[in-house]
Amino acid sequence: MKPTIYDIAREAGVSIATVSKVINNTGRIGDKTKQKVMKVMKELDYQPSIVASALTGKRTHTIGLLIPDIANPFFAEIARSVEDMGNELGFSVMMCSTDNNIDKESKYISLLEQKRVDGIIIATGTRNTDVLQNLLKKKLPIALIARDLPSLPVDTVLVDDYMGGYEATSHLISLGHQKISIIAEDLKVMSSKERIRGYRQALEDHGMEYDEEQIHVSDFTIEGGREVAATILAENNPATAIFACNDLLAMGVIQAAREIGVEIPSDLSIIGFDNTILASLCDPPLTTIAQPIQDMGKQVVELLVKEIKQEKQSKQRVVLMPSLEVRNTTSDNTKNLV
Amino acid sequence: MKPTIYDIAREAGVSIATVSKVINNTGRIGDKTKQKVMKVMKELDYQPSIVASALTGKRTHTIGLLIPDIANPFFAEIARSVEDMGNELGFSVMMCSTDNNIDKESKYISLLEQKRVDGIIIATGTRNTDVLQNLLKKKLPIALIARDLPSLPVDTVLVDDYMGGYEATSHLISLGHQKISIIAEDLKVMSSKERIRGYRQALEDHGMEYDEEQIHVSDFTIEGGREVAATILAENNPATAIFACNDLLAMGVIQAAREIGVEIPSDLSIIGFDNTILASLCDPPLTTIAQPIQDMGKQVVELLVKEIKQEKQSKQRVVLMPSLEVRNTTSDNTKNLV
DNA sequence: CTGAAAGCGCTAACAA
DNA sequence: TTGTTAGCGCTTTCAG
Repeated sequence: MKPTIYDIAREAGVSIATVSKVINNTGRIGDKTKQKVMKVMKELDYQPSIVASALTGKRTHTIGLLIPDIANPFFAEIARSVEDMGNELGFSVMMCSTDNNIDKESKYISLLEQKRVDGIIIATGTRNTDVLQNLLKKKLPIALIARDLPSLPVDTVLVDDYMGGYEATSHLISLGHQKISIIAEDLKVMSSKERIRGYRQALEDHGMEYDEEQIHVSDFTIEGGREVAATILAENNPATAIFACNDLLAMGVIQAAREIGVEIPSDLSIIGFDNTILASLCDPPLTTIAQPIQDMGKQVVELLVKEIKQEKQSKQRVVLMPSLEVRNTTSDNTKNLV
Repeated sequence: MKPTIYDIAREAGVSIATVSKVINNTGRIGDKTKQKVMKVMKELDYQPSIVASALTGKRTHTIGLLIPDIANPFFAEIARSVEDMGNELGFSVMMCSTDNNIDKESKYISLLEQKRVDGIIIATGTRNTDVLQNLLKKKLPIALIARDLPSLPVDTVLVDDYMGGYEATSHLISLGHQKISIIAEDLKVMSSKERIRGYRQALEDHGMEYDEEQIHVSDFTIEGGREVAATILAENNPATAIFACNDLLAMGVIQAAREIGVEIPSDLSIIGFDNTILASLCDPPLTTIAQPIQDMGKQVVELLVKEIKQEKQSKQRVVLMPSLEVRNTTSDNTKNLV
């Protein structure tokens, strides 16, 4: 079996308390004893059990990461940055793909609690405030990323979605588009609302009319974007530009356009949101609103860990700025250049 | 604080042994007591500590997943299927991106051991046999996915890389290509060797000459593919087709070609490997060799869990068949149609 | 500077 | 059917 602290103590001729002290570098131990203990630990290839130490009240050094889908490039990239920063600060991360399904979400959370994770980072977009409220009551440290719940006192890191929506729309307007559709992810979700609000504001700031009809709802899949785009393009006097609220949706829009022979960007301009790796690789390369994913991941972990270590007293909200990344899916609306 | 088994016992007026029994559904307990205990558990929102139970010798119900990079779509897709199957069988998964770095790899493994995970799934491609050998000695269940180490007695799930290399090359040959370059990931790695072997065999089976010069080595990044492709295309009499050993490399090849104005597929045919989401989205859509990722993930987890539950006596190797997915980066080598 | 001993929350004989 | 008790491996007073 795996050697325990007792094995080390015996071999080194000391007590387990002493071994524990050298492991954790606590208390004061003579240099010789210390050396000896360390030597024995090497020899026996001793690995202290984190589960045992967690039982005594110490941390598990594990955090949970709740995301809709790790296979979605946006979240995979977030996961990577979370993992890196977590690792740097001494925390492992458990991945939980919820598909934005409320049941999966609560099951995963419950599981994470049973495993006594030190904290949870949440990026799923369900409107399931209760579960979170509950977590908060239990004092389980949580932090939100790329998701906003203004009603809750939680550490949050996100991009200014309003700004992003505004920029995306302004870009399209500056290109001469008069009829701009938007495909949102979920009207209930804050980030969606904000992007739409930005869209609307941009329209109004340019003296254009905001038309509810142009607001379409889908999800966060390529297929979803394809379907909605198909109906948009099938309209009588279709929009000349579409603002897809995430890159995956935009991919779907591109596909839909291609299927019915609509040229991009000459017949239709498309702008996405996120700037995942897909945006630079797709055909044609997608103009999109970039989120500083690396930075976001880094910052949530820092916030969460401070919370875990109780080095903070107040919750925090950090809002990062998105930026327009122009590629080849947007261009002048030549149709109107009579 | 969180309620413990003692709190439940007290509230329900029974012993902790009884509570433990109802939790685990073991032994025989009266229906009334059972109901009462369950009721109290609900009321106090009791969540048994998996860490405490793990300490008594039970499993942690957690497995580690070692991959090069979760942000790489191929591995993200693998991770998703592993997570799903794991979840189904009652295991959480801890993600570990190693960047194929030997140090990170051993650090992560050591960490996983300290956290007492029940098993580890390995998809990283380092030639670090020692660490694995060590794991094996310690009887820690491990399983390999998309990676082959024929010298070790380990459960393994992979695609027939030889076959894949053969098919990719045959496809190119059937299109009339006479000079086909191959960009491999790492000559030391088994899967790379096999793909090259398949490439060579296809060449020879069609009476073509195998030329060492056409073997190029890179890594698993777009940038890597771009660089190597650039040098290939800069040659005097460059290849008319490139077999990139993974989709990311292929993306790089596409970029390199575009940069110097080489048309795809008319001037240059490209075939990838993996069939990640990128292949269908890139420009132009990539012809590639598809790996049955879902199935692979599902099967490794099943193997690993059987190993963990000690329901197997012998190690197993399951080899799945890859399949050619023709898209738009390959076409007749018109140059030779004098 | 070092060790004895009391837990941490739960499981698993073994009794009753 | 239910309860007593001895651990699991480690941390942490508190003595020595």
